[in-house]
Amino acid sequence: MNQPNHPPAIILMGPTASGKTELSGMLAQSLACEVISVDSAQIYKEMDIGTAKPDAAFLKQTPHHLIDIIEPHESYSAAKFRDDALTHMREITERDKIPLLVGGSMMYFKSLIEGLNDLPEADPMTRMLIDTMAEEKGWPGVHAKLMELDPETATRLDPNDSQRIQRAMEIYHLTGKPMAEWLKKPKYVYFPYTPIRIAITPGDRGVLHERIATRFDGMLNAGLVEEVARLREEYVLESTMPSMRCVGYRQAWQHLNGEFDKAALHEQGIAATRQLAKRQLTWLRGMSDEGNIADFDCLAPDMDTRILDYIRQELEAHYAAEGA
RNA sequence: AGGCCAAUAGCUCAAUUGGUAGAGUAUCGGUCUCCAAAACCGAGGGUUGGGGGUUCGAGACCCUCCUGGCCUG
Repeated sequence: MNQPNHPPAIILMGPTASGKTELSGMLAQSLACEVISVDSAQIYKEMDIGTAKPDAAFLKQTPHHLIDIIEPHESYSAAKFRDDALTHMREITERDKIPLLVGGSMMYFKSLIEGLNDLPEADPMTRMLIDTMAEEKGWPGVHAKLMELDPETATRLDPNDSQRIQRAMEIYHLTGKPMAEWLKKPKYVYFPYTPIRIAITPGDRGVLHERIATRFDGMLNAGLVEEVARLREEYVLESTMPSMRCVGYRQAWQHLNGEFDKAALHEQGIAATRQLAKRQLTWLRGMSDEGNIADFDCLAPDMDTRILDYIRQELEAHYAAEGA
């Protein structure tokens, strides 16, 4: 994976509100690269305010791939992201540019770099059947059923882990073989790039929390609730769709339904964002422990220049090794 | 000023006839193979507003003070 003959790719990861967008703009202007967004929310068209999507002017100056690629009623997946990202990376490299992958969807980064086993893709009909089963016997009941079909997977899952139980059931129904079997086959890893991995994390969590609060209030002022109201008119949406379960959108939805008053919307939206940041930081800590990631404090005033210097240095080393 | 009511975890509230305090949520930590801004798991946290009293024992009963709310002036 790190052979010098593989072209470089810059991997920039950070939690929400850490300043990734501004940084990516600066890097794109300073280096010969093109940005690929690694963000499971910014993929949706017309979901702009709550996803903190870069505005039109910014996108014109610094084009991003994989933003606005599907509509709010559609669904996406880690596997689709992996395919799409690899396609763009190849094209960018062919243009003699460096792919710059920026975002906070850590599962996407992981599946891109480490690959996924060959498993069937999500099937809406099958999921509907499993949902019906769950309504009848509850998820612990479905878990019990999975214990018969795929004991190995069931054992490692909590009886309430609806999503993973459903996935394991889905794989069994679709292929007649337990998920555990499939996972034993060698994983298809294809990532012909030399990754330069960078994490930006806050040295002080409290400061990030303040930023999150300020930013969420800004979203409310910018018309987040109105944006969601508009989406509900334009599309046939359900609160269970991935798009409407995004941070901020879920709470705005509940507010529109009268479940949250203004104060609750404010409070719940901020809390949900903080929880998101916490989970993202948990991912980054785990990835850091595996090594090979340069960590920078996103609160440091000179973060931008230090990261730019670091990347230039890494690129130089990369090309030097290639020439040798 | 007088009367009434409330006061318990950061927040909202529980706790049979007095038997030394629990839940939701938040916070923190973690898991993560096709929904991942998802889904799930775990942990810490309260000298029960202060002081005094009754009692073997008080969040609970009595006195007093503080604070907040309501009513009357």
